[in-house]
Amino acid sequence: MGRWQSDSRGRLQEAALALYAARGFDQTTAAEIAARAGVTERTFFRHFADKREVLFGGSDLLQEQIVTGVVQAPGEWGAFDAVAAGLDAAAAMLGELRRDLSRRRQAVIAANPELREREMAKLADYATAVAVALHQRGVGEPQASLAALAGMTVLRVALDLWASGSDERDLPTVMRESLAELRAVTAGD
Amino acid sequence: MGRWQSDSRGRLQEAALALYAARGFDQTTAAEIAARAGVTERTFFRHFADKREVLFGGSDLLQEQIVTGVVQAPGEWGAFDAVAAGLDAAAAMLGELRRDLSRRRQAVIAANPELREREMAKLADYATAVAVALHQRGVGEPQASLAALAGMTVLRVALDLWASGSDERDLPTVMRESLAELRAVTAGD
DNA sequence: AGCCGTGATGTCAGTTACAGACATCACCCT
DNA sequence: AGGGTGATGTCTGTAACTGACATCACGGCT
Repeated sequence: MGRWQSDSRGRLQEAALALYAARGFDQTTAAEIAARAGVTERTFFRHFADKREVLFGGSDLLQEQIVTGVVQAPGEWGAFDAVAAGLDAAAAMLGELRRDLSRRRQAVIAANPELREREMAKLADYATAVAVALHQRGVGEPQASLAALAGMTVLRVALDLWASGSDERDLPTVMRESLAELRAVTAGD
Repeated sequence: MGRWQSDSRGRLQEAALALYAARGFDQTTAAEIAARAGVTERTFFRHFADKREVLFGGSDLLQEQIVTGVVQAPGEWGAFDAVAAGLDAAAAMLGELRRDLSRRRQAVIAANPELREREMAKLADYATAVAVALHQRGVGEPQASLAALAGMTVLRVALDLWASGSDERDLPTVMRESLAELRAVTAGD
C-alpha cells in the first residue's frame, strides 16, 4: 500500500476496464483512462508498459502458479501429467476471481484483435516457462514444448468456456474436462 | 505486376527483412524501410496495416491451404486426422520456400517480442478458421477448437525445428514427426 | 490519336502511443 | 528538524499510424 493516494495501479485497471467496455479499446485514449483514475498519462505508462498490458495485471502470479504446479508434480509423472498439475494450480487461482468480472474482461479482450494478440502472447510466455520447468524434469525437445503448448491450449479453451457462460460448472472442473477432451481428440477420435 | 515501378510491395518486404535483421525491429522506422524500397512512408502503410505485418506476407495463402486441406480430408476421418491433413498442406507450401530465407525470417521474429506476438496471433487466426471448417464436418465444441489449436501447436514447433536448423530433414517430414510426438505426449508418455 | 476512368502513389497535416529528463513532494527514518 | 526515497507531475520529443486531397501513368473507348 503506497504512501500516496491509495492504489493508483488498481484504479487505473478499473478505469481501463470500464472505458474499454463502454467505448471500445481503440476509442479510448491513455489520457482518458488516467484522468478517470485521477492521475497523469505519464503515470499510466509507468505502471503499464502499454495500453493493453493494463488488462493483464495478475499474469505474473498466474505464471508462477502454473510453473510451481509443474515443478511440484511427482517426479515419476509424465510430461503432460505434470502440465496437467500446472493447469490445476491455474484453475484454482483463476477460479477465485469473481465470475462476472472475468466475463467482463474476457468480453473486452474478445472484442479486440490487439487484445486477443496480447492474450495469446501471454499464453506463449507461460508455455515457454512451463517448457523450461519440464526440461528440469528431464523432458527433452520437442516433447517439452509440445506438452507445454498443448497445455496452454487447454487453458485457453477452458477459460473461454467458463467465462463465456455456456458452462455453469466451476473452473477446475471445466479445465479437467477440457483436458480429457484434448486427450480424446488427439488419441484418434 | 503493377503498372508502376514493379512490385513496391515485394521491395518493401525485402527492405524490411534486411533492416530488421541488421538493426533490429524497434531500431528501424517505417520511413527508413520505405526509403530503401524507393517509396513513401504513406505507401508502406497502404500495403501493410502496421510495421509487423510486412513480415507476414503469405499468411492468407497459407491459411487457405490449411483450411482446404482440412475440408478435402475424407469425411470419415476424425477431427484431428483432418487437421493433420491441413498441416500436410501447410508443410507442402512452406517447404517450397528457400530455407535460408525462412531461417532469416524466423530469426528476426524470434528476436522481438512484438513480432512473436504477431506470429502467435496468426496461428490463432488459422486455428479459428480450421475450427470453422471442422464445424462444417460435424465436429462440435470444444473438440473443434482443441483439435485446431493443437494442430497449430504442431505447426509452430515443427517450423521452429525446421527453420532453426537443428533438424536437417525436410519440412513435411519434421511436421509429421512432431505430430506423432504430440500424440505420444498427450497419450500419457 | 485523343479523351477518360482507375488505381497506385505522393503530399500534408493531425492524433496518439509511448519515453527521457527533470522537478516536486509526501512520507519515513534518524 | 533535516535528509533520503519513491511515486508522481510536467515538459518535450519521436515515431506509428490515418484521413483528405492532388497527381499521374496506364489501359480502354470512341
